[in-house]
Amino acid sequence: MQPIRTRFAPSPTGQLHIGGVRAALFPWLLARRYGGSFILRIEDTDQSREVSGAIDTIKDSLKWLGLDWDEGPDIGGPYAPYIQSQRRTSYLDWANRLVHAGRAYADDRSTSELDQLRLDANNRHRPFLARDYRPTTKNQWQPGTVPLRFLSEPKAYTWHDEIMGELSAGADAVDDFILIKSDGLPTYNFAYIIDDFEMKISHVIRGLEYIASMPKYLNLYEALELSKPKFAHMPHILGPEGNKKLSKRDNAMSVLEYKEQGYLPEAMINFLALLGWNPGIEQEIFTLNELIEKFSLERVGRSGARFDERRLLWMDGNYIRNLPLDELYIRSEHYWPPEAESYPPQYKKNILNLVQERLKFLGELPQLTRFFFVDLPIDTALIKDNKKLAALSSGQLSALLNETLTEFNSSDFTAADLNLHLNQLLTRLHESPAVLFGLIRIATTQAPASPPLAEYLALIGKEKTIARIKTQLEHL
RNA sequence: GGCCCCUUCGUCUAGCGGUCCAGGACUCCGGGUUCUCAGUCCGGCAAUCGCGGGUUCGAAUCCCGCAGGGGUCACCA
Repeated sequence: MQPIRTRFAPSPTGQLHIGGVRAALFPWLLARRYGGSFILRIEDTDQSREVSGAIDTIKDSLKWLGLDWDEGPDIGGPYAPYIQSQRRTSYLDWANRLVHAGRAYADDRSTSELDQLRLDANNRHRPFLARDYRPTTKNQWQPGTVPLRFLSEPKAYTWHDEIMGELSAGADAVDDFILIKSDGLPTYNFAYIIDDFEMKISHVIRGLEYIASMPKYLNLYEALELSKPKFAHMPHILGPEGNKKLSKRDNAMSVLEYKEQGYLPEAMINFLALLGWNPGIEQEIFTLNELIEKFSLERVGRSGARFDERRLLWMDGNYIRNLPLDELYIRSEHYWPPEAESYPPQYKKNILNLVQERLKFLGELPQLTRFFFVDLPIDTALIKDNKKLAALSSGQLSALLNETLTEFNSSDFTAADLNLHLNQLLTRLHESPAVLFGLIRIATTQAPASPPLAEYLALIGKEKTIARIKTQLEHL
């Protein structure tokens, strides 16, 4: 069996978004599954669409996700270069073979001329086929002047797709198309075929938008007399509401934005792998190795899958909860609120220990932990919006807090001892936890949510706790 | 419009002729967890398998039509 060689071949036209990641993930998984190679190739033959810095962005995205490549523009490889604009002599070489074989011709018609033909065909409700309008005069082709067009030999095709199964199309799907543009660079339709052949790619895995062009490609392969790789066309990832293909317009879809929000790459990979693929068992959480071990193109679904961010959120929280504390601490480094800067690592680890199970993504850290580092301003709405506390007079509330102050005075402020005192208070005052604990929580955090009372008070310490309760007392 | 593909709970999906009056997960709802939020545990709602015909003793599963959705018809990828 031929070695498995797959590739991800993006155009450097901007951010790598969710759909793009999956276009990299599946070929990567396949290559890793069979001990093959994963190649990164940059398809930059349309210079007008190129965005500077896009190549780095794409590489950063892949690196963050852990999708490493064995050959590519930065690290080279046996079939370098891996940037299409640097491979033009190769394309020209193959193009000339086609010219000599009589399977390609110079097309010196203007775009407006072609547009007119298209329009005419359209008006007659007939599909426009370039091969029905071949120019009558044969011109010598000079690269870099006019485009070179493939001369097709139309016929029906049936072929196998590793994901979609048996596919077929009639001869009408085969047409003459541009191989080399007037600027001397190849179109995607020509370049990928040459590159994949020269780079010995075994599986072409890409989006289903290319299915419609397959008959043309098959015809070209024959004209070129090249062996074909296996093809696998993936269904699209659809946007959150419509059935439309997920696009950059569905905001926050750039992978790097998820990184900034503090999503874990392993959660992202797990989530994306299960979007459109599943191993047929009821397991939902997979390590990267399990994914590699189980992945197969046959089990990729044929219909589009909607991107559901809530599921991603759940999965990310799941991964965060299962991280060892020290690991979580390292991952959290850039997500603390600014006030945390001066605090020692151990204090932050203790805090993480308390908030870990309520974190869904690291970006939530500031809102969950600010009160550990700074005295938040008194928020009177907290008491006002609490049904049970709002029913009490400020005198009653003050009495409760003063009793708390006395009780805490004799505590050593370990969580266990704090709990002891808290329970004594409860029985002594004949008060319910909902009222007493709720009040103390508000007084000591000024935040809408927090970890269990005794535990975070132990961390904040006696001094701050007392001070905050006193401040609250002044505002009742 | 032509050609091609797709169609199971709101969402991701399992299912490849009988074990499915359809299973899991997310979401949502109810309850437990001394207070909040989250988590967790328990329980619940939710698909007559797009529709209509066949084939078969028997169909979500096979066949044919239809409908809906998507893709594609560039010197973009």
